[in-house]
This record gives sequence, structure tokens and C-alpha cells, in this order.
Amino acid sequence: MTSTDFPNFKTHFIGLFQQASNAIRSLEAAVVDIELTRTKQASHGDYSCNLAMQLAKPLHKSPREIAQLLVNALPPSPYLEKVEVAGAGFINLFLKNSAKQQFLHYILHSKNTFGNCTLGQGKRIQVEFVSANPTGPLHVGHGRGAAIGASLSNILAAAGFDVSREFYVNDAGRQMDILTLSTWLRYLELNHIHIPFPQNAYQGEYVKTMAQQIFQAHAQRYVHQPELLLDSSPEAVLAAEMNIDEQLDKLIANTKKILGQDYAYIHNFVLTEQLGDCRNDLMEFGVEFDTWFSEQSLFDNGLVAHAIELLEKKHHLYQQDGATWFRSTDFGDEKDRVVQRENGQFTYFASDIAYHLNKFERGFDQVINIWGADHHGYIPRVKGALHALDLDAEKLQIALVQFAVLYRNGKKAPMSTRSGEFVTLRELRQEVGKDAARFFYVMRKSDQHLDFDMDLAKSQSNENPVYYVQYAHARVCSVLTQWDGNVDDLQDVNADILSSPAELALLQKLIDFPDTLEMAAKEFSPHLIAFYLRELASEFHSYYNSTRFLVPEISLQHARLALIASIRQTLSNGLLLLDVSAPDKM
RNA sequence: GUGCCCGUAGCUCAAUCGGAUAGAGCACCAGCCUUCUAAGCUGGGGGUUACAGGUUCGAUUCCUGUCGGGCACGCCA
Repeated sequence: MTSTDFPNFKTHFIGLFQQASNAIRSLEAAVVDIELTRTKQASHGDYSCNLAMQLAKPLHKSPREIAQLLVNALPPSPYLEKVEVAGAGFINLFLKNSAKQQFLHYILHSKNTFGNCTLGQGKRIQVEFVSANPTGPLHVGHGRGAAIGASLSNILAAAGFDVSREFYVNDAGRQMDILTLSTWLRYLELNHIHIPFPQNAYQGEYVKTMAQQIFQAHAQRYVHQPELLLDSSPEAVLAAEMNIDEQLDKLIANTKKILGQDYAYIHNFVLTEQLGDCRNDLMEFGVEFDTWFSEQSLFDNGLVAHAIELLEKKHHLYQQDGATWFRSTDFGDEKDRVVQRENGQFTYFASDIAYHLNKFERGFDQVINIWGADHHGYIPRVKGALHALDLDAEKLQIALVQFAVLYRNGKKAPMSTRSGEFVTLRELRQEVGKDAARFFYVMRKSDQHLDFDMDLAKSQSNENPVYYVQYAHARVCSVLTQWDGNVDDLQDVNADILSSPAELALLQKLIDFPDTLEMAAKEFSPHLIAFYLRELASEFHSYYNSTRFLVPEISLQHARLALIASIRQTLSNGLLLLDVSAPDKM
């Protein structure tokens, strides 16, 4: 065994149990997949297997009896100190101290690849996240999706997937038209033309800023004939009887008519402006994308029409009330869905079908969508469309992220979007910092509601878990700096001396890191990394306070330094997965 | 009204997809710096896992019901 080629204990032991159960003829039929879990108590050893209890029922034998059979048939392992049958029929495995100690060599040789695994086998996986409408600044709700998506992408990459990060740009819809209208109205105001600003248009200050930019660059170039906006057409006369959304659509239609070719200029300007802002915001948040995929391009390239044609050919469409419907009820949806409206316009769902078809055609082995929980009702129709197109809908996995509720000064902060009254992601970053925000966002399971406490996240004290972890890293750095040696010289140090309970527990904790990462990748659960880091930091801080590292005895000193250097490496690797910095000093 | 998610310490949340005595942080109380960073450590009190049944060797986890909360139910995106 070379120090750079260390086994994963868990999979190694599962293999042993596999062999053992294969060797026992009476078990053959019953054996399912073998699970190995880490124990919570030291008296139960390091790993525990419940296979015997699972087999008890089908075999009509007592669990302890089966457990003993398995233990007897278990091949020898150089890493095992002892094996015990305990409790109702658990098989407990005790690792040799030497196995734990030598693991340090593996960590110090692996360096920044420690924890990585080959779970993904190079498979191409796409993660689509954020995908916010480019109609205004990102708010704290988007921040959660961004943090989880980015961290998950990093985790999947470390787990051996070929990850592609994608942002779907909704640049084709009505929301963009509303933003265009809103900006033009503000621009007219700058030209002293005051038209009542609709309450359901975009109220935010950033709209005025964009209008200002257009005004400064082009003065009155885009004023045209605003009086036509509220023309005396029959529709306008009936305005009082239109609801506010119909009024808005009327204003948009008139604006397009008035501006003609110039509408596209303004539309494009606001889109570019918002997208650039969004990209910049996310970059400063540590989130970057490989692809920004335009919804409009699906229309321009005829992919939407193509996708609908395909559905038509496969007889999944029908006409009713002048519209074209997709029979999604055939695939478990609760009602059929319109793909093409009476007026000939495709719906958002239609472009989404084309988008997902396109994702599949790009040849990804797996596609993950990270969606806000409010989209859960949307899943059956998208999966249904994939089924209808004879695609393997299993390749698409949707990870729902629950809303974040922001608390400020102990009170719930408002988050309404149209009104412009919301806390932006940028403000959050400025108030609490990137690291604290990123860590806080992934401190919860993503499918749980999140209470984001600004005051807690902001406090530079032990209340904020991110500093606790970073502090552990900085402390190790400080010790190693004072030692003034080369960490690489510790790679093959004799670690046998590390035999105190605290040291062995720390070693086991380090051994857990690759398993934690693999689990986080399998379950799409970045929060596991955050929890792991806090636990590791906790054990380190405790060790730090109880033990001196820079002791006179060189062999002991080097062994302990190797241990804390390994801890530092693991903390650093883990923090990197979350795009949180690992500072040398604090 | 229908569907999905959720309910765990005073608060915010875990619990390796059914495992052994349900764990952390915050808050509260009592201690620890002339020695590697006190943004730290040590100890303490805190629970009928919303409630009532059921399934089995074993339930916070699975099933049913009740109560309470969130979200979704457009020819919006």
C-alpha cells in the first residue's frame, strides 16, 4: 500500500461483507444492498452494519445468529482491530489505530484533492440555477438558490462529475416588456413628459437609473409621440373597465407601436444592463456560470416551433377554444396545458419544453434544475413533456429550494418584488460579507424553510458559524508559521504517537470527510459540508486548548503538526467547496 | 376546496434516506488567558420529536386521522 493510494474504509468493509454473505449459501437469496454507518458511540466501534437484522425476517433466524455467521465468514482485513456482535444484532467494526494514523499520509499527499472521489465517473451533469428574470436586482431569495447551486456544483465536480453550470435567461417574456415600458416611462419623465406610472410596473430606483443613462446618452432621441400612448382608441376609452394587467398590456402594445424599431433598442438596453448587473453581482458572490442560455434564442432558432411539432407528430396535442393544448394528463399532470395561445403566441411552458429538449440534445447524462419551492406544481408537466418526447425523464432531477425569510432587527423584512421594497443580495453581501452569507445559506437543508437572521450573520462573534470554522483554519496557520518548517516534510511522518482519545477521534473525523462529500453529492445536500466543517472545527478547537503542538520532543511535535496540517487541509478543501475563503489570520 | 412540503430543547436547526442513550449552535448559569490567536475551551440545566392510533426486533423517519404553518393551483413568466 502506498501512502497516496489509501482505501475508502467504508467501501472496503462493504466489500468484505459482500464476500462474507456470498460465502454463506443460506444467505444468497436474501441479501440486498449492504449499508455501513458510522457509529455515534465509541463503545460501538467505528462502523456498524445492520445487515443481520435486515436478513432476520426473510431467513426466519435470529439476527444475532446471522450476525455471528457473517462475522465468522468475514475475510481478514489489515485495518480491523476487532469485530463485535452487539445489541439486537449489530456488527460493530473497530478500526486499528495504525489505520487511522496512516490516513494522515494520504491527506498530506492528496492536498487539495483530498476528499474527491470518482462517484461521477466523468459523467456530464448540468446544473441550472438562479435563472432569475433579468428585470431587477437579485434579492436574498435568489441568493439561496445561488449559494446552493454553486456549492452543489462544486461538490459534484469534486465527486467526479463533469459539471456545467447554467443560467436560463428569461429574456423573451412579458416581464421584459414591462421593464422596457417602465424604463421608457421614466425616460419620458426626464423629458418632462409625465404619464401616470402604473402601480404594477417596476417601481424600483434602478429603473430610473437606466432611464437616466438613456437620457444622458441620447437626450430626446426616444421620445417620439408619447401622447399616442394614451390614445383615444376604443380600447383606451374602455380603460376604466380593464383590469390593471390588461391596461399594462395595452400600454406595452402602444409603446411598441409608437417606438417601432426603437423599441428593440430600449428592450435590449435594459436587458443587457440587468444581465450585466446580475452577472457582476453573482461573480462577487463567488458564483459563476459556464453558459447563459437565452430563452429568446429558442424562438429565433425555431426550436420552440420544432418542439411543438414533435409533440404534434407524436399525437400529444389537441385544439380547443382556438388554443393548442398538450395532453399532460396522460403523464400524471392534474390538467392539460396550453402550449400555443389563441393569438398564436407560444406560452412560457412551450419554450420550456424546447429548452429541456435542447438540454437533452446537448447530451448531458444528468440534468439538475434548482427551482424555488413555488415551482413544485410545475414539475409534472415538464417531466410529462419529456416522457411525451420519448426522453428519459429520470435524467432530469429537480431540487426544490424553499424560500428564505429574512429577519432584520428581530423582525421579518419585506420582500415584495414589484414594489421595489426588498433586500437585495448586494445589500446582504455588503452588510454581512460574502463568506458569512454563503455559509449561512447552506447551513440548512435546502428543502427546509430558512430563516435568515441578518443580525446573526453580521455579528463578528462566535454566534456566526463561519468565523468559527475560519478561525480554526487561521489558528493552524499561525502555529505552522511559528514552527517555521516545511509542511511537505510532514507527509510521511511517524504518526503512531497520536493515540490519545482526542487525537484518534480527530483522525476518524478526517477519515469521514470523503464519505461526507460523497453523501453530499448523492443527496444534493451542501449543508452536510457546512455541518461537517463546524464539527471538525469544534474538535480542533477543543484539541488546541488541551494540547500543545510545539513541544520540545521532535517526533511528537511533528506527528501533532502533521495532524493539524491535515485538519487545515480538510478545512480548506471544505470551505473551497462552499466558496468561502480560508484565511491565514483573523 | 384540492395537491405538495413541513411541525424536533426557550430560539435557529441536525439526526448518514427504519437503527443502539434524539444531537449542535444561540440564549442562560459556573469556571479557564505570564506558554502555539479567548472570534477559543471546560462543566451545567434544559425533550412524551404537534396530537392520537397503526405497521415491526426497533419509528423523529413509513401508513391513517386530527390540529397548526408554508407553497401551488392562469391561454402569467
